[in-house]
Amino acid sequence: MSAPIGDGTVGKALSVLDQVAAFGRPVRFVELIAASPFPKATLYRFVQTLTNQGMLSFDPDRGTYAPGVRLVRLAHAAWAQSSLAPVARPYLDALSESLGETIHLAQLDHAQVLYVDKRSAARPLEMFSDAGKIGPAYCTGVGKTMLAFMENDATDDIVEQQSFHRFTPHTLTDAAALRAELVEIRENGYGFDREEHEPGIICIAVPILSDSGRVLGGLSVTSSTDRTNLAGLERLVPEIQETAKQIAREASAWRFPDRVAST
Amino acid sequence: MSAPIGDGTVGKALSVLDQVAAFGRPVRFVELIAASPFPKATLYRFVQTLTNQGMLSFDPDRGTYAPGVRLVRLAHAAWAQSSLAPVARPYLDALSESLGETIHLAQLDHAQVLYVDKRSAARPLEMFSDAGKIGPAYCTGVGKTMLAFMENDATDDIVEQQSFHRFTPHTLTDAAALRAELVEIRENGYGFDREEHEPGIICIAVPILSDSGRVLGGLSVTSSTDRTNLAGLERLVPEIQETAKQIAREASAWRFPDRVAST
DNA sequence: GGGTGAGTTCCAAATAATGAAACTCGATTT
DNA sequence: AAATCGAGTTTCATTATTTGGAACTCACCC
Repeated sequence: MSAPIGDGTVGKALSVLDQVAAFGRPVRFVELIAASPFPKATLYRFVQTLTNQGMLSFDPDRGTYAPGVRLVRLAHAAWAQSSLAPVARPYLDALSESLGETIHLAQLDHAQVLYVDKRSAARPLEMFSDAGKIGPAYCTGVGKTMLAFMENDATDDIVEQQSFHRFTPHTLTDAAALRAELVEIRENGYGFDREEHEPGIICIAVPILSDSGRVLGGLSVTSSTDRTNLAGLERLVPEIQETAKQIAREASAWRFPDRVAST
Repeated sequence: MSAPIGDGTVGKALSVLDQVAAFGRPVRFVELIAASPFPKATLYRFVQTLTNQGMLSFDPDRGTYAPGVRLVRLAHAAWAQSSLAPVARPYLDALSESLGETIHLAQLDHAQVLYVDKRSAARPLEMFSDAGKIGPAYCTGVGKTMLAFMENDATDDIVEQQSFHRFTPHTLTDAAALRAELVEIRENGYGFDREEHEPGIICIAVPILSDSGRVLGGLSVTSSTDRTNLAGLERLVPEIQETAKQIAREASAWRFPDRVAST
């Protein structure tokens, strides 16, 4: 009921794709085999297949594999259709303008937080180098807030998959502490990151919920202890929640012209 | 030797992923089945598997599928590692600054041109909405130029896959015309788009080649007939070629710290 | 309340995946 | 120059997975 790889041949092949992506650099076949549960011939065939398919790219000069450009094309479609980013863009711009702080738009990918868009106070955003980044769910504002508003079964699944690595003295390091905080977040309607991931960095996050109450994503405003404190961030809640509501409303309308305006 | 789907179960599953992406909007199961070579039960299982894997996302409110957010995460890795974009960024910035024209950085994905980065004279670039876009190979400057510098076998394969749809009166509409132009481009070292894709839009493109002569990508400068002409673009060739060389050199060095600076 | 069609499950037959072992080939070592 | 080594590649009998026609569920409409 929670197979680590599973889903037959396709799932196995995709796990190889993840493995290559996780290396963060072009990787040789030997390096993959060393960290792979698959026997040599099997892994070899997976890698061949994925390369044929353009999901991996092979550098013949070096004999290395890296995630392939076909993924970029597919991600373009994913980003445009499945993420909140295109719909949320104008609202993020407005919120960023108004607050002058860094804001993140995130969604859940498995048990991890995936950032799909960002507005940085300082520099303009950097394409794929920002979107597509992942973070832990248990020690980020958006992560905890999205978890808090999911169905209990789904939450439990994800909570169990967290690593609870201690990043700072404030990191929550066990499931019980996390669960307790999730209850609190659900009651308040918003969650904090109290320097749990990085010292000096605090954030406040609200969920983006569909009409039916499903978690579509999360929206957060990040700042530092130099510049403000939790109470200061809390004062921004109404404005952030309003933005989240607008995004949710737009997303419901936009995702489906249902009947395209006619007849 | 050029299986349209092939590669066993994994290839079939990925073709379904492409199909969903191609719709450009969330899609119902019935719509997929209507355009699918697979029988209902088979397609159903593929879609289930891909959804489990996060490669597709299912909207339970609407009963629709769309490309999933896992792709965004994978694409982040692909873009960072496999594309020229991160390496090329500063050079594109400089070239854009110097020329004040729109420039594109592209690579080949199957038989199509995939844009991995862009600098627009006018507005700042828009994340995934620019990167990840695709275009036809036979009627764009970068497309033809990349083709011209590939190995003959590979070129032939790709030429055969072109649709040769006529976009403008200047579009090359058959393989023979394209092949003739490829020869010319290879001799000159650069290629034009002579309003072949869009009326009034012209461009000049150079290849980005590895030490061993492999085509890594293409770099183009686009303008309009209002502002300049082919001869005007041609005058930019030295500067563009210099940028392409710098990107190639950097890519060779960067892709592999070979032995990481130590020992 | 019967009909329709989207979505889902079943299961025997057909097919594809598996992986130990053997092989190739270039680069070291003896 | 021969032997060794190790990365990468292929083989093939065995095994497990995929396949898809058909039957089923369920909600909705007439």
